[in-house]
Amino acid sequence: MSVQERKQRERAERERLIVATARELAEQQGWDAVTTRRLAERIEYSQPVLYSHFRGKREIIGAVALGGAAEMAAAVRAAASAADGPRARVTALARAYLDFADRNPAVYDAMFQLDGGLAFAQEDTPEPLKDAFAALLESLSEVAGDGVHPGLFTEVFWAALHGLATLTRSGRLPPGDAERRVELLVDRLAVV
Amino acid sequence: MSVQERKQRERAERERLIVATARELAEQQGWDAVTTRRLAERIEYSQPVLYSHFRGKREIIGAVALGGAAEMAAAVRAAASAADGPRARVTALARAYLDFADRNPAVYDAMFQLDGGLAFAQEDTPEPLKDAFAALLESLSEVAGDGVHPGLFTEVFWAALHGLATLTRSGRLPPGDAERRVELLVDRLAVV
DNA sequence: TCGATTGTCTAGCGGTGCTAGGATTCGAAT
DNA sequence: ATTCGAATCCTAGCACCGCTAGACAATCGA
Repeated sequence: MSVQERKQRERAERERLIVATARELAEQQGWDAVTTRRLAERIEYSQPVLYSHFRGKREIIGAVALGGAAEMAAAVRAAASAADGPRARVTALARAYLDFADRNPAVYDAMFQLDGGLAFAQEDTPEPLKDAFAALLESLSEVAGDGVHPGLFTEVFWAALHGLATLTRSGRLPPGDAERRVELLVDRLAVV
Repeated sequence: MSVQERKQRERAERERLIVATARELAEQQGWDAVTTRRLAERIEYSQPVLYSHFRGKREIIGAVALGGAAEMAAAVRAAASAADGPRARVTALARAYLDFADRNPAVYDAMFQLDGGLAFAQEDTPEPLKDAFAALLESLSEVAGDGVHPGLFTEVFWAALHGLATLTRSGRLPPGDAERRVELLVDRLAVV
């Protein structure tokens, strides 16, 4: 059985390689540059190999998104746990979120802009996505305010962050006042 | 000269037809279905004709976006002017914005999700875009609060609306509680 | 050693945005 | 009325896309 196990390991390793390469290529040249041909060339296999791991390009995007969600959850939790007090935690969380989006635009797109074929806000939502939301919820429920459902508050806060992240990156908001916008957002939304 | 004038009129009319057809097709079947071939077929001309009006598909998206911006500005102003008091105006504005995004998803995408080659938040930003932002600013500056720059406040409020609009439509936020989210957002952001 | 299974590749399908270059139409000047 | 020149439009094609059928080679179990 050891031979089969080795093959399985190698297969899993190759799958990781595909996802990592897709992510790398997307961050370097944008998702438009991530074509099945280029991706196949980079991993030094032919195109059909991609389809033996994923149903199509969409699923590859989805795989990148899941990895990114785990990473973002960790980043948000790390930032929050390093801050003292609910208010400081929320500010740190907001900065960490926007920082992640800024540093990993392609991954962020895979998670929240592109179609990766993933289910959101449902029972069959993949665990990393649920957990990323949970990471936001943990710090945000502290400042939701009395009588306000923490989940609902988190959704609104998240939506605001998402709007800031996407509009800023696409040049639709001037890049300069990012920090002031974060402060205003936290000031108003968070109930001390 | 009348012949030339007629030709110019016909050309302008055909350009409107292209933009209207692109918008229609995008709303019916999504922007992916708006290919130069299909678009050319619908307007009953060959593909190269499109390129005598626009540099490429991107510019067509941009043209749709400009028309949409004018429409959205009007919708927002109409809703705001029908409400009494600053607080009610902002609620009406938020509902009108989200309603527009919901009813015209393809146009909304052309404006805020896709690349239409338009300049945002700069001097050379097209007038309809500036005016759409101005329409938000008019009602929102009433509730920005003392010492808060109205433009900055509008940016934050707009970003929140944009996040709600896009995350809801892509299924990343549960569709049910949309109204409650709007109320929470207005409650917290607007200074009565 | 042989047959079957697994793995991988070449080649190709129908589609995309975009364009070169030829054909046609049509106004204007003789 | 005829001819010339310019403007207009279309056919055909380029390089690329996501995806897949089917041929081929390598590997495994008997």
